[in-house]
Amino acid sequence: MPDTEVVAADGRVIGERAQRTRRRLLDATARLLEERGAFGLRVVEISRETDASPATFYQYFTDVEEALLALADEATDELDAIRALLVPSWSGDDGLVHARKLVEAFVAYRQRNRAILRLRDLRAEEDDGRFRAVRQRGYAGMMSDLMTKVDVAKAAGHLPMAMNSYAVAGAAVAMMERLVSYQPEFERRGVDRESMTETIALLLLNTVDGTLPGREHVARSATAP
Amino acid sequence: MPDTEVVAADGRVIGERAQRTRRRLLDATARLLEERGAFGLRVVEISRETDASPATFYQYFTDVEEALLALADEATDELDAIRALLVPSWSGDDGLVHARKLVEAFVAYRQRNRAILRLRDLRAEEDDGRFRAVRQRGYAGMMSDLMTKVDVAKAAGHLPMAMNSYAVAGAAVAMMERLVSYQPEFERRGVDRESMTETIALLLLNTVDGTLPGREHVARSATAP
DNA sequence: ACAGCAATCTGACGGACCGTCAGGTGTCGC
DNA sequence: GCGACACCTGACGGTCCGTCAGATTGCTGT
Repeated sequence: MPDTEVVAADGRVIGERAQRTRRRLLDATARLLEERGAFGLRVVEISRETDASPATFYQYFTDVEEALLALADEATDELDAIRALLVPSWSGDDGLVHARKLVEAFVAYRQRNRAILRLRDLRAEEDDGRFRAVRQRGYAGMMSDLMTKVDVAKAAGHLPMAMNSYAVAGAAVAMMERLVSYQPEFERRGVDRESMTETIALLLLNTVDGTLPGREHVARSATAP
Repeated sequence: MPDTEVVAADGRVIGERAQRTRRRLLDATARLLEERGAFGLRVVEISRETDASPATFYQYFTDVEEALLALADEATDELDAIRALLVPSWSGDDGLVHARKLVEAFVAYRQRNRAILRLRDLRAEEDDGRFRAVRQRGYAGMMSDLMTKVDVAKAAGHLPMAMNSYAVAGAAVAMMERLVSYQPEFERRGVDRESMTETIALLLLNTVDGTLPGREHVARSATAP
């Protein structure tokens, strides 16, 4: 994002002092979202936290949604670094090494931005076009890279042609996403972080590349009806 | 659930007329949740929709949360029927048939209850103990059945011993859950429902049972470091 | 140093919703 | 047709929302 000009709620381009204020408001919003949860977020409190009047908040955002949207957008930018991990091919011997790295990076990203991403996903699923667009922008790149891998695996006969590559890529992302949500539950059950990461990396490889290191035997392949 | 006695907000057991009112309030809550989204839910509106005073609402629920919790709980009860689909073994030739049935049933369930389940999951992830408990109750059975299948597959050498069964079961559920979320996006891309279901069924089988029907060749198995 | 001016901020207010309480209405047994 | 209990509601104080007219800040040129 080549620094787009920052604008106020009325569309006017804003100066340096105003940008700092806007920044403080966004930071406070993020902090309070994490602290109080999506339903406990109050613009009076955001203002108080920022030593500003509620009216100031509305100078930069038409409502809380818009501030949240801006935060979601910022979180989305971080994904480029993760996408880079998808560049190397996974079909070699060190496929698992690559998969593991991706899982670790993705989980860390998701963890770091959990509050805003949870909210973004809820709103996107409630069919709010703006949040859906942000999510879309974030995942489009990763999905397309994953699909390429799936297509390669299909061509190599590691995955059935009947599979829809987009659906497989979606499933791969889903596994990683949910790992983060379930993590507290896992930990409560005494499953350690590393073991989970390793398992998801194996599944990811199995899902996207169709290969699965470490089996005792190779499964007999059956035929679909 | 052997019909537990229905109680008002103050804990008093309530009669038949009151139960009908409570029911109407819950139905209106569910309808408005679907219609207006989680953040647009207002108890004034629930009351209006039910031809009741807001005060009546508070006779049965201490706040909206509690009504939502009751709805989440009801949705959870439906899962028993789905769990039944996990009884047959998937390791035979018709494993895919079973997997497909599960995916279809689960997706339909999730679709039917999308609004309340989305909310439940958000609140559970925000670490609200009550919602977490409801989600837990719903998934515990299915997770445990899936884990059993995974353990069988591990013993048969279809899946690596290094995998954590609980994490695999979680990933399986995640794939199915997310299929529902991504569905509109899939459809926008022209992927049809059936193809998605089939793909997820195949992935599910590959994930939980370690077998994958319809590959041209079987993957060479490598060894984990 | 300081007037003039645009950018930025705010106090104060009408309106919506929340959650409570005292008291009103329905309904059942007799 | 009347008590008694179950159920319901009008009305109110309190909090937050979102807006507007006017105050404050700090830059610009002289």
